Order: sequence, then structure tokens, then C-alpha cells
Amino acid sequence: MTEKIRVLIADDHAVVRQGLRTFLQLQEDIEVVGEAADGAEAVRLAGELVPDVVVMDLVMPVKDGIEATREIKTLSLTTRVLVLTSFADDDKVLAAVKAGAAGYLLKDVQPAELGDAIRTIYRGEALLHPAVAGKLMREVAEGKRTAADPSALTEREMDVLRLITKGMSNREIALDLGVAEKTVKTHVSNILQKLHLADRTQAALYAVRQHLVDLD
Amino acid sequence: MTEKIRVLIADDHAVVRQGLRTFLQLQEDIEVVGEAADGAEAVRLAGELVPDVVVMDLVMPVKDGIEATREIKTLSLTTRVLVLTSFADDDKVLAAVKAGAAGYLLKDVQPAELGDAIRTIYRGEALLHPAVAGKLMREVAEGKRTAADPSALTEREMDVLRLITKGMSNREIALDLGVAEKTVKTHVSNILQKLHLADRTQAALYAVRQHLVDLD
DNA sequence: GCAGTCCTACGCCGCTGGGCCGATGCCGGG
DNA sequence: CCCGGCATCGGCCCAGCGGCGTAGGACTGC
Repeated sequence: MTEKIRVLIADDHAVVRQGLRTFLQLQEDIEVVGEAADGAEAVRLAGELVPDVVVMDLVMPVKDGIEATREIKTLSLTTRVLVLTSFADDDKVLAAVKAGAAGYLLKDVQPAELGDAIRTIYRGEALLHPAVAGKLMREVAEGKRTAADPSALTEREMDVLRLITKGMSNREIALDLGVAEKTVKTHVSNILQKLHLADRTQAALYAVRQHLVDLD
Repeated sequence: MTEKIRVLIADDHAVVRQGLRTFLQLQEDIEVVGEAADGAEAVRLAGELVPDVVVMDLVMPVKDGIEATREIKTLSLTTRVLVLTSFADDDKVLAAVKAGAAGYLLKDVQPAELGDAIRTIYRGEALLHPAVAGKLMREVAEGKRTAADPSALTEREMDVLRLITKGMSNREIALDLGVAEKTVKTHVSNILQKLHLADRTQAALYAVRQHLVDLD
């Protein structure tokens, strides 16, 4: 080999970053050129360092992995993003692929596989975790009739959704946001329509499962 | 030092295990004696290996970290459990401490701190992540007036709660269970009263956060 | 300037959700 | 044998929820 594969690690957990760095450094053809603790930092460092591969967690503060991936792909088309996360949600996979991720692995992969995955991605091949590949196929085959897309929510709607996941009523949300209860109801209706859900309980569960909100 | 601190790692993500092991091995006074990928395996290995410290994730398949901690403490009182997880839920911290955990760290700790934490735990001192220490204090100071106890729910009530977390309405739940809608409403009322909650949305969120149900 | 989007807000209305009181049958413990 | 918990339902009530239609003001892009 002539040049090492330059890798940027983006994960909000220092322990995970440390583990990935330590392990990847053991690979002779891989060089870790940087670490980012949130999505915004990942985008910034990707612009500076122009790595070959970004190993990206999806759940991160400031800016999530999906958005970070999207922005990185606008900065450099040659930089490939390998999503490494804990969740196999259909929508997350689809969103990640749409955003331009070249690979999607679950954190239960054997560390040895990770090295192979990075090399695969580097060669320009796509790569999907077996457990999510099937889901994606079905998704595409079904023509995405369940095209619920959280990114379609406006900021205000996200505010309302977050408060719904706190178990608050429309009135409480209205007080909290300083608007009329009717306004909140309008937002809630729009949320339910956009996500194809029946009521606020389903919305709360959807938000939690899709990790659109924190579990605190 | 005379003897190395014998550590058992319990986490369902191979990447995290690998990272922790690699890092901890670099500490001269620490020896990783085993890895477990789920709660049940953690309990079994803790019984076999009798480690000094178990680094335990809370979210694991088969048996969660709380239950595993409880069982390990019944096996060996000298084995100390250090909970290392992503969540700072008040209830989780409290539950972990009640189960016998000697320490509670969030995964955002610096790796270097982790070594110190293990040594602290080993010396028999308690250790709480700053972000959760305050919460726990408040919890205790308030005399746990929110003494909501999920174990107080009857089997049937758990059935109903599970279906609520599927986003089902009372009518749908009634059809599913083959009972009258009124019966379901009675169960729901009892659930809300026992858990000190206001409505089904809060109940659904409570169940998910307490991991009384799966996040499938 | 004008179309499009978003946030704001109103009224009307039907259905759901949950509280309160009461009732029945079953079953296990004292 | 009786008491208490549990599961099952009934009626009654009404506040909250969510759909539908409408609409003005702010801001953006063309």
C-alpha cells in the first residue's frame, strides 16, 4: 500500500472514540487523523482535514449524524461516511443513506469487521449491516408508502413534539411556549398528519423510538 | 501494588467492549478478566471469575444491567459494580444504586477518568457522575415522594400498559384482549393512579423509559 | 410584486379519555 | 367462612383532543 486511509472519528462518547482510535491505530493501513465529539465539530474537521472516511455516530449533540453527513458530502464528495450506531430503525437507515452515507453498521459488529468495512467504503463500495440491509430493501420495494419523514417537521413543530414527549398537555405546552392553546393544537395536528400518526401518544412514542428527542 | 484489579466488562456492543478492554489493559494495575455481552452472561461470569469490579452497561439484552447488578451482589458482596451508561435518568440512577451499584458514570467521561473511577470503586468508595449526583441528592432529599412503583402493577395492567406503548386506543386494546372497552378504561385508570401519572401518553413514556417494555 | 411557507389564531364539533360510583364473580389467605 | 384483591362490566359526566375550515402577518425566493 502507498498511503494510509485517513479516518475521522465522530462520536459524542469519549470512551467510544478512545476505543475506536486505539483499535484502528493497530491497523497498518489506517490512520486516525482526528476526533469530533459532536456533529458540528465533525463537519468542521472534515472540511479541514479532508479525511478519506468518517466513522460517524448518529446520536450526537449540537448537530446529529444525519445532518453532519449531509453537510460533509456537500464539502467533499470524495469523503465517505460510515455510519456506526446502535439503532436499526428503518427511517434512520433510509435517512442516513439519503444524506449520503456510504455504509451503515451497527455497533454490535466485531471490531475486526470494522477495519474491513472501512477498507470497503474506501474502495468506493457501499456497505450495509446485514440486519438493516433487508429492511432497506423492503422499504424501497414497498415504495416507501410509509414515507414518514421527521425532517419534514418545522422547528416549531419539533418544539411541540419535544414537549409532548415530556408528557405535557396542549395547555401546558401553550403556557410553556407562550402561545395560545389553539396554536399548539394546530401544530399537533400538523405533526400527526406529517408523521401519519393517530394521536399524541403515538407521536411521543415515535419521537422516542426515532431518537428525535433525548430520553432525559 | 501487589495485585492487579480484576475487571469484568459487560456491554452488549462489541465495539465498546473492545475499546474498554484495549484501554484498560494499558493501565498497569488493571487486568480485564472477562467480557459479557448481556446481563445473564455478566451474572454467570461474575460468579465464575469473581472479579473485583464489573463495568456494567445498563441497556443489555436478555437481562438488563440493573437486574444483573442485583444478582451479582447476591453472589459476591465484595464484587463492586460500576455502571457505565449513556443515560442520566433519575430513576435509572436510583434503581442502579438500590440494586447495589457502587458507581454510576456516564459514557461521556474521559477515558483517563475511567481508570481512576475503577480504582476509587475498588477502594470501596462510592462514586457518582457529577451530572447525576445532584439529581440523586434531590431525589433522596425529597423523600422519594414520587414513589411510583411499577411492580405494583398487576399482570393485566401490564398487558394494557404494553399495548398503550404500541400506540393503541382503548377500543383497540379491548378488541385485542377480548374484553369490553370499559374494562380497559378501568385498567388504564388504575395504572395512572398507581404510577401517579396524568394520562396514557405519560404512561407510555414512563413505560419506555423504565424499560418495562421493549423498544421494538 | 407574488407565490410559498411558517407561525399565529379563531370557531365548530364529534369522539376519546379518564374520573367517580357501583356491581358481579373468582380465588387465596387468615 | 369471610375478607380482600383482581378482573370484569355498567352508567354518567365532561374536559381534553384532534379534524376541518379559515385567515392574517412575516419572511423568503423568484
